[in-house]
Amino acid sequence: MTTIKDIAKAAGVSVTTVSRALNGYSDVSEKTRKKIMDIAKQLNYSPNTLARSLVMNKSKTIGLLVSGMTRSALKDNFTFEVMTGVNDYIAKTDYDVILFNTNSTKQREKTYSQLCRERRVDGVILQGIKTDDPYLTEVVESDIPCVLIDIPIQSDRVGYVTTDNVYGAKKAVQHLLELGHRNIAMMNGHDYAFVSKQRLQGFCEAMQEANVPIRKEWIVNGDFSEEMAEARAYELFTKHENITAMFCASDLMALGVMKALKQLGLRVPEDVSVVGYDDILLASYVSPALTTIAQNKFQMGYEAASMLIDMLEGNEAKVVTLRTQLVVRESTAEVKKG
Amino acid sequence: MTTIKDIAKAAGVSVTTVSRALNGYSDVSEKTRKKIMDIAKQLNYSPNTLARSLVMNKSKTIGLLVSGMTRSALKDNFTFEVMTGVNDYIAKTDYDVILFNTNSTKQREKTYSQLCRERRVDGVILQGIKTDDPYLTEVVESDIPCVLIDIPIQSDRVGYVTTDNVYGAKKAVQHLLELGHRNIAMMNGHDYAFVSKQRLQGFCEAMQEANVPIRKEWIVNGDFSEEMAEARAYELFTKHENITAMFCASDLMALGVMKALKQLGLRVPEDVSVVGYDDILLASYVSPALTTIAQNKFQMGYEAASMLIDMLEGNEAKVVTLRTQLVVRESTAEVKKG
DNA sequence: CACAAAATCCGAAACGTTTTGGAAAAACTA
DNA sequence: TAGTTTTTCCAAAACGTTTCGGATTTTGTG
Repeated sequence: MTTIKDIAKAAGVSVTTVSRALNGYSDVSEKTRKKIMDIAKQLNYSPNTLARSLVMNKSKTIGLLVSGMTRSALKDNFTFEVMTGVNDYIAKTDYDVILFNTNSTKQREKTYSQLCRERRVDGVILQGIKTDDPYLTEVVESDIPCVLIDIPIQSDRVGYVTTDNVYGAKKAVQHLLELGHRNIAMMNGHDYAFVSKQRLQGFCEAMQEANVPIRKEWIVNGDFSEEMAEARAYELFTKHENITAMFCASDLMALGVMKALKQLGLRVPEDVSVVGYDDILLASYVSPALTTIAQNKFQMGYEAASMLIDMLEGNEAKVVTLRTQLVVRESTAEVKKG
Repeated sequence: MTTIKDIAKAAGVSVTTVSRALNGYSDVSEKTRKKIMDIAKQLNYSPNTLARSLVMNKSKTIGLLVSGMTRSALKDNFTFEVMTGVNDYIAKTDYDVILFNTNSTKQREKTYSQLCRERRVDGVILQGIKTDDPYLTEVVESDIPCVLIDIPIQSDRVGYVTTDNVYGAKKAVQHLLELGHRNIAMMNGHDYAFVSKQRLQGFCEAMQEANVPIRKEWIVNGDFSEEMAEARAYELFTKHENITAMFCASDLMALGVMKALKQLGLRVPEDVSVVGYDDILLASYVSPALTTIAQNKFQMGYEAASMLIDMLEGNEAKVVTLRTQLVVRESTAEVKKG
């Protein structure tokens, strides 16, 4: 593999000059620059980023730490869409992305900062980790720039991008209220997700503003899992037959809920209205198509990458909150007069 | 950031000894090893892989070069599933994955070997590139270990993993033949994909063995795109009303075909049977659910990673061919007697 | 022409590791 | 005890860059 030394020798100059010529410094004459460039091309030279990173003390890589790259998470391509957004932005820079996986026990032996420092990543994007994850405390303590997705923690070194979860949930519930529903249940995620808290808050606000009492026993956790949501919904709807609508904190759980309803012989939307959250690909393909709150996952990744690169260039950590959108499809309808 | 030197100073030994202690060499006494370990932990030391890679001339990273990380490719999560498989295997090793993106014009200025050599990746996994991609010729010429997905090129440094495309397609067509279909069309991908050639071959073999004539004008290319397939199918079915079944080289195209049929007032499967290929997530959710040839994309990635790591450890490049499976759902039925 | 200023170049140190080839110390052996 | 082996340690070179400080050459000025 040809190095800068080889070029220097071939061109009859010092390595310093080669380096400065290749990097476009002004203190090398056009004549020698051209000569060096030509030789570099001819020798098929490509710089060793490892060596460069070592001396410059920056690696031009960002770490992508996601937890959703598991076989079971394939159904909602949330993770992938975010990754695609990240990738899309990064592709336009001179950074590269290195994939950290947190799902394996092997990796888990290392702490967050070990992970980052070993590879000397310049910054990190974190997605899909729970609020009780030990990594999270490390993130704030660490001095490495970081942007979180859907986790509202901020410092001068860490920013985040999220969506207007409270308002999004509110819109979903208001939609149900406008359809005349009063007996509205909620399938939430779990206690270790900020979005769960926020979506619950949106739910409550909408209900309170409409003067509809909130029934605590109608709010259950489905752990963001289709199966779990199905089981919980089955229990709930057998116990409380008067529920006419359910707001779910994720589309995947909404699918589970619809399965449960089908098993119970309840029709969607005639007997029960269901609204989801996320607008995953499946939402528009299932039957009945799912009314949901759409969030632009691609853009979340894109914005996250953009913010991180900004931060690496000396700008401050920010907070980006993206808008959501109510997408009305077939799974919601006016409440039956009874 | 604490280095090996800091430890050496603190422990009163040389950097050599620290290095050898930390790496488990036998020529350091247990007493000093323990002392060094303790100090390392206390100083919160983590090794600089950049420096290590530089001197060892191996980076313990593999490059993942995919073309499917685009906004438009989100629908079939083929790419993501493969990536998940790769990630899953790599997580068990001490390698890390670095993401190369080929979709941006910026990156495209660099050649394949430039991309690889700059980051000094030890090996590469390539997925989703076309057969006329200039990268492909570089792959074989380059001396860097590589495993291809769905591209049957082999040398001592490059292996590949694929599925039994010929047999898979054959099974699909045989399924249609068994249902009594004789007027079978095919929606193929494009000429720059090996799988297209192979699936066409499987189509032809099945037809010939059943003594059913192949109508060349009934074989069209949908470019693996839903929209394109829809357009092509619309043309085809308006022109040739006697077609009773279509084999599609991808599920996504099958969806497009079904859309076209719907527009034409043709029912699936009553009027036309459709069988896809891939078994993407959507296949089981659309209505009617898609009969298709399932391939285990996760495992493809897993096997690819496994093979690559094997190669990096000195083993030979291999060829892995995974089995496919016919999944009969609702989009195929017996041909109408007429 | 002599001098100053600008342009062009270079040597050497540094980044944080690993590894080679011994040296010093400790432990055996006869 | 003297010699031999084993154990434990280390100095220095190497990996391929960048950069600091200065040296040399060219150009400009009066």
